Amino acid sequence: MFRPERFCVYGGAGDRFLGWGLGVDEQVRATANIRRVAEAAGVSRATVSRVMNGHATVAPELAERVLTAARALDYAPSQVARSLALGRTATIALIVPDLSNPMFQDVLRGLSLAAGADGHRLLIAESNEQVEDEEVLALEARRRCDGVVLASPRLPTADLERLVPQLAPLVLINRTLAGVPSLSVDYAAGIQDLVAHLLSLGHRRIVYLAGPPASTSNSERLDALVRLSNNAFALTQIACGATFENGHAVAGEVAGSGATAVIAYNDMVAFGALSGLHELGVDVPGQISVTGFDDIPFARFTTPPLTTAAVPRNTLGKQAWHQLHTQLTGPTAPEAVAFRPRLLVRGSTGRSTS
Amino acid sequence: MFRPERFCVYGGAGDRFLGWGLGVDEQVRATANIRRVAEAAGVSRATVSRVMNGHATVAPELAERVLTAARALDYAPSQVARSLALGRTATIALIVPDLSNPMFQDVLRGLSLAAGADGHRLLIAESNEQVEDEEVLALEARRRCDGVVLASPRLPTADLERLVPQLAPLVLINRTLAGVPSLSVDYAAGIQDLVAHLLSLGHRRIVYLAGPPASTSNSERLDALVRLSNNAFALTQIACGATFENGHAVAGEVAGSGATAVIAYNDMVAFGALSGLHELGVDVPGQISVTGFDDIPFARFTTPPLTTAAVPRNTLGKQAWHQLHTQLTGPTAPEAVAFRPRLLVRGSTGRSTS
DNA sequence: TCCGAGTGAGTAACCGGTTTCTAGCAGGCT
DNA sequence: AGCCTGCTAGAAACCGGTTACTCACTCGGA
Repeated sequence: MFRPERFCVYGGAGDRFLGWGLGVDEQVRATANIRRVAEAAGVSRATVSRVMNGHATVAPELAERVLTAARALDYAPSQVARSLALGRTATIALIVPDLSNPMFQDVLRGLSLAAGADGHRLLIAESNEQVEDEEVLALEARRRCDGVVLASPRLPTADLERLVPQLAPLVLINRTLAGVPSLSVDYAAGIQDLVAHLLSLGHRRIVYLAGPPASTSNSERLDALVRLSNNAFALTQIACGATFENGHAVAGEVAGSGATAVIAYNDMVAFGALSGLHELGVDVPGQISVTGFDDIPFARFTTPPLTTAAVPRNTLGKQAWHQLHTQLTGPTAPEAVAFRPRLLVRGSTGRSTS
Repeated sequence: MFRPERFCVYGGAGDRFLGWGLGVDEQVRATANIRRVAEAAGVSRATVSRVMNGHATVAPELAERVLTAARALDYAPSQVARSLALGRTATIALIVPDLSNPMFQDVLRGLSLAAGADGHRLLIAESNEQVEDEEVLALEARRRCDGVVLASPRLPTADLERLVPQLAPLVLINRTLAGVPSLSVDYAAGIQDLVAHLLSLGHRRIVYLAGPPASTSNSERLDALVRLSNNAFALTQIACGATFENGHAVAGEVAGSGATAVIAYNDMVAFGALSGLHELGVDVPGQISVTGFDDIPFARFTTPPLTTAAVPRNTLGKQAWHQLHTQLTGPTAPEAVAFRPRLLVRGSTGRSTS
């Protein structure tokens, strides 16, 4: 434990935190504001503001005096006050149900990078899967921001529609609504590519390892499969889940199903299934082919490497900023963009032998 | 592409975005402020403020009138204006070099959850490994926040020290500085546990797969190994890196080194080494033992499952909020907390046979 | 020399809240 | 009746910036 060489200093209106310090001189420094700088430089606050914002209408000699005073006082304009006066915060919010989901981590990263490059800050709000909190969370966040990127798969459409005018400018992730810009992953197209790949390898009996029943991304995948199965192949389904353990647990059932190919809800499940099948002595892809979905970083490293549909997650975040940015800049026609996953054929799929 | 049923509406001072709408009535709604509510309810702005903040000194009948007016106008107080008036934003910033690092993802998640539970928002700033930008980024962020959690392994100590008073309240991650609260992972202790485990299994020739030379977490691990090796075991070192591929590439060198145990810089490297050794027909742990570091989610699922030192990453974020929160609440003595990783013995280590 | 245009900097009105101070009024006590 | 107390709600002063407006001054041209 450290001895407190410094201590926290509170004071002024509202008893706000002024910093750690050793005396009053540091207090003065911590509270430097535009008025103090103006006094120190012997000019008006307007002039200080103009200098700080680089307006060229200030005489060089005056500007120099202001900058000197600002440096001496360690002055930096309050972003909060600026935001209030300007009516914009140069901040956007990302609202996600769950930060541990790699999908949202990548959206976050792409968004952070793209928005940061354009000088915007990113506020992040996690609803922790509590749908009932999502609405108030989003409104809360919006009130300190210029716009919102919302990933809210479970919020009822009626609630969302009511929310839209209060959240705009708004970009939706993985969900569409008339009149609102959105970015989605076309899971159906990804499934279609996987199925086409398996059919081309001669597979006619496919088993789907279903994800969480409540999740829309599961039902989208399942719906696509059901639509495609029409006479082209036999489709069976095993209730599974979203984790390695879920996939591992159903390996026996998969082996006994008579299917020659497995489409797993996602890569984790596929990975679990691979592991389970390996333990049962079932050869992949010799006896059975396995596909995942998502292309998580580890999909390349399973044995055998996993054939999967790669979701362009970074692109999603980057595009989200792009759409939001154009909205912030001027009126635009809302656009719904869908990204087609990319089929990655690796070692876990092979020609059907039965 | 959607037809633009709605369009963007701009107007008012500063030409700020007012929302998508169909007409002027929506504009009024979007710009509802405390004055409008006060007028609608026939009271002063002060009274509206008191009602919105739940101050009990307003007559129930008046409060009801205010709330009705607020609802009718879809009024919600501007958080920016509140922040300015109150001198606090109920927001904290997390500054990290790289969001794709799982370590920081988990810190982010823990911090987001803990701060959110206490009604605080989280602003996230990523320096993208540009040390020179980090300082201005941090100051920028701090100006719209009440406090900062800073993970900045590469920023020179002198710069950091100069920054501290301007960033306070501040919590440092994985780095200590006299007088500043900090949270670190005790990598040396983790290495010590791994070494003790390997020694107890009879290993006396250990090879270290080194991480990126510039990284402090690599040098901390290496230093600890060198300190411990003193006569107790023979230590060799192979320059490697931080990725699966790096580990995979040095498998041959490992096999030829004569060492009976491998301590990899991290789990990814260990995983790559496992994969490479498997391809070379080297049995793990029969012929050689392998350990990782971090306990990434996949460490449980490698073949064999990876013995590693688990870094308590979620705890780090949660504790960071705890330390920041106490600083925001009142003066505190800064404290430097170190977390000892937890040794997880799995299948990749076994008794030395040579 | 006089006038108009152009320019630089200050004044003051915002942005949208919070809060201190105070006035007004009701009620209780002597 | 008169005075003191307590409570409610409004007036006004903040928080820390930005900017429209204005005014004084300079310079160029007639």
